Amino acid sequence: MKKTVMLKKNYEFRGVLNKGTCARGFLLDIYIKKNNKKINNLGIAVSKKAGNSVKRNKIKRLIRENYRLFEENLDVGNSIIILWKKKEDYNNFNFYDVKKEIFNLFIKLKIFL
RNA sequence: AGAGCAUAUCGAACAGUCGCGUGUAAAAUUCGCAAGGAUUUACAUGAGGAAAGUCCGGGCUCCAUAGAGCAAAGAUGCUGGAUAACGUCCAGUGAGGGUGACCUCAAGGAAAGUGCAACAGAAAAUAACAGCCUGCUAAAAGUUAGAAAUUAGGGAUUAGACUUUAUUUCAAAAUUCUUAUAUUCUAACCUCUAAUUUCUAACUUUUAGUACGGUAACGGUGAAAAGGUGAGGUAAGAGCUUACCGCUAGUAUGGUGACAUACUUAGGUCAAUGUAAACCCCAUCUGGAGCAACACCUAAAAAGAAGGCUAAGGCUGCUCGCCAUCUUCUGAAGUGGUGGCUUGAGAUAUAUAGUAAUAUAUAUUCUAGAUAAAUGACUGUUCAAGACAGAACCCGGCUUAUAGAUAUGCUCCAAAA
RNA sequence: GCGGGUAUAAUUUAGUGGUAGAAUUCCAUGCUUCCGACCUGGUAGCGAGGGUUCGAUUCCCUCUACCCGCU
Repeated sequence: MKKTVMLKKNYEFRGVLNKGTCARGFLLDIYIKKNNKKINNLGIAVSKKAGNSVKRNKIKRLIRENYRLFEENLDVGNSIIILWKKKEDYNNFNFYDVKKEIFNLFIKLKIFL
């Protein structure tokens, strides 16, 4: 099992967000663009208005954990960015809500094998 | 039992499965021009009391080695101690608050100087004004006393008048005459009373002026009005005097000291309000920037052009001293890597010294180090049902947020004995 | 992470120890056949909490929100 490679730089994010396709849900937005590698890249962004650093960290961890669970079933060669919507409060949702949301959005984008 | 106060500690726990960062070890594979990195396995380890705010202090790095003097700017401000240092801590003093345990306080100087004090109020400060009092001058009024004059009234005396009045007597009546008394009138003089006027003297009151007169209680406003109360005193007043209280200074005693206590010690010049978190004065202290500092590696982390060289730069001004080439413009990068990075004013325990903060000694121990940034998810059990909240160079504090839990000591109230 | 700054009416902005001013907006009235423009009048405010002071928008402290910079 390979480690997930994260998107880091600003230009990478900009490329995906401008030119990729997107799917929008209640909690999350997911952007996807094809890269010419054999790996999937993941980027997560949570705005500062979602809460303090504890809440933001927890949201990131939830998303990362869910992505990890889905990763083996995904098509290869995409860079994926998951955005947390600003206004949603973390306390109203738990792990399973996020899981459902991500599952639905991935089906929309048709990246399952 | 209830309501509190202070100090200290903890701040979810346990088990299983999957996953993440770092370190060590092992083997290979792989990416990159390179420096270096990535992947897999095993073991170990992995976030707080505030990690937060960035409010102080220090280490560390660079700026010259961080220097000297004056100024400027800034900070602190009861005393003693602790500390590497501090605006922190401990122990005290004083002031204020609380029934109390206890809590709070940027708590030097207003007699070095400047400023400000709205409205109201006479006045917001060397005082003036109104008022009160005194003296003098002028005017007015009143009272008292005296003198004079006038008028009125009463009384006494003297003189005169009445025949026109009345009464009485006589008489038949009338008339006339006479006498007496009283009354009335007039005049003079004396006396008394009252009123008025004038003059003089004294006193009182009022008004005006005046004295650089005395006074600062009264002026009721204001946040604030010049020690307070009683008695005396005075032309009026006032610490003017006195008693008590307060205040200041001195002396003595105690304390390292802030300060406290005592005094049949002195002081009424006890006149000079508040504000210094207004400027300021005094004392003490402070060079600047910050790990995105800075150093190194790689072909590179840039460079190029122009100008100046005893004038410019090095946080501000001046003087000295030191260093070094410096300044300006254009352009590029901001898509590389490693170190700095965790053994430190460390942590725990015990002993000793000290009221304590803390210090010393001994023993044990190594306990995150990331770089888009690691602690999560699921299942089960327990209870108080999980608050505030995430290291980013490191320490000492402060401040702010915080569900609750535990321990120790103490206070108030109630009840019982 | 480190450093710096700002907060005044719905908006833009003066102001300063003595109770806050202007413009635009909004509301009402007038003018007009009606609207607009214009005239007259009015409403609405010192980010929050403490302290100093007789009295803070102003001075001091703490917090909150927002903005800017970093080779």
